[in-house]
Amino acid sequence: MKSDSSAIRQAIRDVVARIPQGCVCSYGDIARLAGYPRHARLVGRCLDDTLPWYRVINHQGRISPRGWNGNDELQRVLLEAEGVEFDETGRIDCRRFGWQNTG
DNA sequence: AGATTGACGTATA
DNA sequence: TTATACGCCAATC
Repeated sequence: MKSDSSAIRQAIRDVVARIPQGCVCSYGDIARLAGYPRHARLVGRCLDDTLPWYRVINHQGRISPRGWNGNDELQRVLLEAEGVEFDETGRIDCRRFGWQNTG
């Protein structure tokens, strides 16, 4: 096993790709599930079009601005298409749509 | 090789 | 809810 940071990105991508449909997950949770806590920021960097990046949100249940303008709106549309609902303030109920939640 | 800055976040006040 | 502090990575000088 290589101790290279590439392994971290690889693990992150693997976790993000495993997020079930209709669910969302925060950067910190993904990093933790990948086995690398505290690497939340690295998760956001590693998101690609090959991954369900739109299922990834911040810990506040909100959509974070990406490098490309318009993604914020696109993310909401994609999530709504999967059954995820947004609050009036644009927040998602982690207890209903959060991944691996206890209810 | 070493130090500094920037970043798609999280936690706390 | 907003603002501040913190920690980790990657790129740059």
